[in-house]
Amino acid sequence: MHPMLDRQSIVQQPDLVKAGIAKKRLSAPIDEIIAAYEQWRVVTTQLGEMNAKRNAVSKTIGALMAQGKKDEAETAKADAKEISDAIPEVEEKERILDSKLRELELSCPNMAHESVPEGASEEDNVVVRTRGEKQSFDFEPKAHWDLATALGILDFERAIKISGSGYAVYQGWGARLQRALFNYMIDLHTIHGEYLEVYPPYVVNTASLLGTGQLPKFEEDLYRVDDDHFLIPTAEVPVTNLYRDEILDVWQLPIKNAAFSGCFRKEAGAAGKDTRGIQRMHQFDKVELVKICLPENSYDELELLVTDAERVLQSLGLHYRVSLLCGPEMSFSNSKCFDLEVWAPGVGRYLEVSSCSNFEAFQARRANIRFRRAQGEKPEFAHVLNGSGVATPRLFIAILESYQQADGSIVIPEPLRPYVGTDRIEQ
RNA sequence: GGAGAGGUCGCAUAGUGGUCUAGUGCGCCGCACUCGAAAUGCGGUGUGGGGCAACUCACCGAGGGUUCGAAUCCCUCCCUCUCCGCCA
Repeated sequence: MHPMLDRQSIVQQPDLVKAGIAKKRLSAPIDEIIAAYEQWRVVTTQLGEMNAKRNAVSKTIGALMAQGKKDEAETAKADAKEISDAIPEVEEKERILDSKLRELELSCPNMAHESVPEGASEEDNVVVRTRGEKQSFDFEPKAHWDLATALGILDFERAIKISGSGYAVYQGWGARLQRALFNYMIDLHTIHGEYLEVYPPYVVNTASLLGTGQLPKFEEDLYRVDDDHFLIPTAEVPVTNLYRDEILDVWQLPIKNAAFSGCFRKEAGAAGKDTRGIQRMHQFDKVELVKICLPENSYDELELLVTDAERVLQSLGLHYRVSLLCGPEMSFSNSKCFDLEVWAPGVGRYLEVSSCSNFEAFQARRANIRFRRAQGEKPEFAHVLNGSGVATPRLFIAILESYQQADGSIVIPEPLRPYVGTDRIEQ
């Protein structure tokens, strides 16, 4: 396991690190880390010296035995035992300091990049561009829950019966539209784009969740399956962790993966707000894009990632905006993040359908994802990025509400028609 | 789920308590030989930590234990393979 932020940076430029974290209005135990590291270094050096001494004496015992010098061997044994007996105590000290240091480091959020705007709340996010036009209606546009119920394509009541709130049953053309969206998006990214399609497991172990930063801090958001297994909250977890503990060849970079998967989130604390219909679900599906790249390219790759996600919305003729999040709106693990929000005329709001983030080396350190520039060179941590391309329930909402007609039918956007198999969903 | 076999430095293998701080082959890098290449020979070739450095420590699936000393012995767990059972 490696430091989550570079130890050298923390020790040498603690103020810079603190400032980067403070921009997110988060705090980190930087001074404690420095102190713990200092202590740990002393003890680890001491332990190394003791081990060296023991190894040396033990080696002479072997030699003495071979020469038949039994008495001398016995004397040496006594010496060695004395040293060996003293080791566990120091070992224990080292172990405690090491786990303390690791705990402190794991609790440390990533720093915000210098290009991230200062701010306090959502209000301070910067809209970098807006694309497409808000649809104009010569009637009052309905919300998706009304549209979908009337069309019989979503069944909320029976979803509650079989599972509870926060789940939906898609049926008929609704199920088909949803399935069409996955296929459409995956094709867009893999056939027309340069991503490799990946279909990951929905259950991952704790090591994977530590790797991408969901654990140890955010366990309350996750569904636990057993001691060591959780349902994935996003395909980001399994897909990023594909490369955990690997040293990649430089020619493999950038790695670009596109993964369809179900996602499972407890959404603890989010109940009640903006949850009507299928805006916020415990189970939803999305296509996730993950990139592993060279550190010097990661911010260019981030821009491209945003563009790749935007292509979904653009090609479907939807109105959306791209926002650069200010510090406090960013998540624990990322350095810079753009949100894509699609306009939903029925609910009258922009809905977040993608967060495209650069994690720099934060996830790579946790998950130990490295690359080598050339043979014989030291491995370096890669930069890791991800973003949805795009999340379905909200995309589904946007399509229903944007393409609704006065009679309650839904016109399917042109590029989606071959996938859905109709140009209109009606009663 | 049951029985058996096994997890060793990129790959393949050796190693069953003390020249193993892991041998050998292949691969890879360098050098030599060559007009050039092949072949051959010689040398090198893991990761992480501490130290200005020389150097040193840890790591043989993971974690414990026995011992002066563990890849090697013991315990627990994980994983792989073969066979059986079950089953999309």
